[in-house]
Amino acid sequence: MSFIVSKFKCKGITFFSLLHVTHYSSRFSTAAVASIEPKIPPDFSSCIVQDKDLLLKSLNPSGTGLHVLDLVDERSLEPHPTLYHLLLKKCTFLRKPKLGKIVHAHISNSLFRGDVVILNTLLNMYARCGCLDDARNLFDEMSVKDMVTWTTLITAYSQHDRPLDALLMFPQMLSLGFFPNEFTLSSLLKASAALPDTPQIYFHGAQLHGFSFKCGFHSNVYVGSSLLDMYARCGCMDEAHFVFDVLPTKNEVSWNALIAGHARKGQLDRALSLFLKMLRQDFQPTHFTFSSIFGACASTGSLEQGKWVHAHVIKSGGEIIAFMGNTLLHMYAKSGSIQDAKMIFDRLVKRDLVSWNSMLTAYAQHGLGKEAVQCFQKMLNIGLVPNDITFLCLLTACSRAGLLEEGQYYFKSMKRYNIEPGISHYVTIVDLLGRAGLLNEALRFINEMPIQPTAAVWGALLGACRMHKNVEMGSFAAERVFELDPHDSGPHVLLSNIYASGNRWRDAAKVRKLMKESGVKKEPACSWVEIQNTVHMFVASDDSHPQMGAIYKKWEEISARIKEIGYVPDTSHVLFYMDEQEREVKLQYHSEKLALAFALLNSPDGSTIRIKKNIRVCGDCHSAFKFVSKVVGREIIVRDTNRFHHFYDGSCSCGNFW
DNA sequence: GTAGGGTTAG
Repeated sequence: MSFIVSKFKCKGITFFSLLHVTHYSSRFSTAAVASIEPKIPPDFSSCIVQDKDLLLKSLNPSGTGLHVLDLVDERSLEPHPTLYHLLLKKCTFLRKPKLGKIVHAHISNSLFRGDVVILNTLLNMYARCGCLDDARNLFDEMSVKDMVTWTTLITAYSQHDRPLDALLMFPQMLSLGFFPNEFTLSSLLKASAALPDTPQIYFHGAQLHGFSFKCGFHSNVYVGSSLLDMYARCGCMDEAHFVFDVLPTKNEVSWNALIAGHARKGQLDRALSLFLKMLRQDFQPTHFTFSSIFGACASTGSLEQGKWVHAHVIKSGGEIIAFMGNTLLHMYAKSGSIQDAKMIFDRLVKRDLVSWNSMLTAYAQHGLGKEAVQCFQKMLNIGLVPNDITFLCLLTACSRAGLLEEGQYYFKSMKRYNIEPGISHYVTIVDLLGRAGLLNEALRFINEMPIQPTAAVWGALLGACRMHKNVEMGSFAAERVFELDPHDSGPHVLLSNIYASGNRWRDAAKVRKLMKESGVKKEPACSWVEIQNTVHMFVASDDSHPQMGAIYKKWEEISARIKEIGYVPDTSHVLFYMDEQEREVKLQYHSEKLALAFALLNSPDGSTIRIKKNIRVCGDCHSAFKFVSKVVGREIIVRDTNRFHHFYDGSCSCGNFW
């Protein structure tokens, strides 16, 4: 009997051959194979190699090697199971489940139709190719299963965003007498960590922790890393550290999971100190490590720290691949350096859709609508297909830059790409129309929407009413927001501002009363500025800073200078009723003004001042900052929750759209 | 034959 593919060992090395003839094992050679089966073409006979891929390649240099099955059928040969394994591996690697189905059909007609190891490999092929229905059907059909069968399907669900399906299999497998191993537990833990909310993660995760501990799996590096990741995703960093500390063997994945946990919580300092500790213990940071840290720098707007970590990437000589590069680009954009973001984009080794979307977002955040439109066109020209996020970024960019016609055009063009606009797209269009002052059109647009408008949709209209001082429509929009989301402080403040700007103080007081009654608390506004690696934070009317006397004095001096060139305080931005003079005093001590005065006192002349704020910059501060940039001849960059404002020589990059 | 960590919007 000849086998078409086989595996054999010679002098301790594993070889793969087309033929295996038992009595020839001691004098095996290429020539010998050919002489036993002379009808086999010469390129087949020379296929004694160490590398499985090379073997399949030589069977069919340009394809998968699948045609060897035709040969098997033609000659009525009995394939060795290694052939099936190799072919299935190849289909998995190439992500070609259709070819895998051909192998499946062949297996079903062979002696191995009930072989659990081969069927597990087949199951894994379907799972890795994302054919979960095929995998499930095969699983259900398998009369003999083992623990690997169960683990393979659990992993399939866990890796394809079906955590509940994965977790549900665990009690079933136990009740049928299959005992899990470390592979099963790490997949189950990954599934629990992907559940939609923290209590659910903790509920399932902690039980799996107990199970792992009882079986001694918790000291396995895979199980340990999944465990600490699970705790980190619940925000339980103490538990995550505990799991990490007791893990006997750590690797870069365990480190990365811990660093990512802190990074997600915005704890940049802790993420960075772990990064340094990791380096000191001779673990090599990976793209995962850098990606997490850049993400944390982006969310905290920490440009200096981000640059420092970027220098590490450069020093380590690694290429800037898309995954890490996208986060790096995002970090530069969100920390206020659009030039650096563009530079990273240009230098990316391979750009994917996320890279383009991130660049569009960068332009949107900086109010560069025309650049975003050009970027989108370039993306289409190279043949990339946009997705829903692409349009969201593009529409946001149009809205922020006041590109009304372009925004409407691109919104309509979404259907051409088979993308159904989601609620976020509708919000952006309401924003676009509203900012442009087309309040009636915005309202009509909302009424004609095919999906139910949410609080965000009405909130966008409310914001536009604030901008264009439309009290009636503003209060109508606010009512709708309060019905849908009664606990958000933002709309309450907006409505109160709308009333205040129309001098309707009684109505403003009513809003305040409503806030009090429904327990809605306004987030305290704060601004922060970094001077010489120290972050200084300010809240309105703050007097806790040691330099406060000098700061107040500085602002009074600046305030007098900007009034000389035309600044008029806009007191409608004060929430409460008080007389005009009191309101002006209140305005003077908004946190961003204190931060600016502090920065002017403590940074070199001519240097750029970067201020961050936890809520949107107030209209009066926005106006004042324009004048300040002219008077002191410096660039001031303010990052608020929405976007960046680059103040320079008396104007702002946002063109008063924000 | 089966396993863990990272990206864009809001």
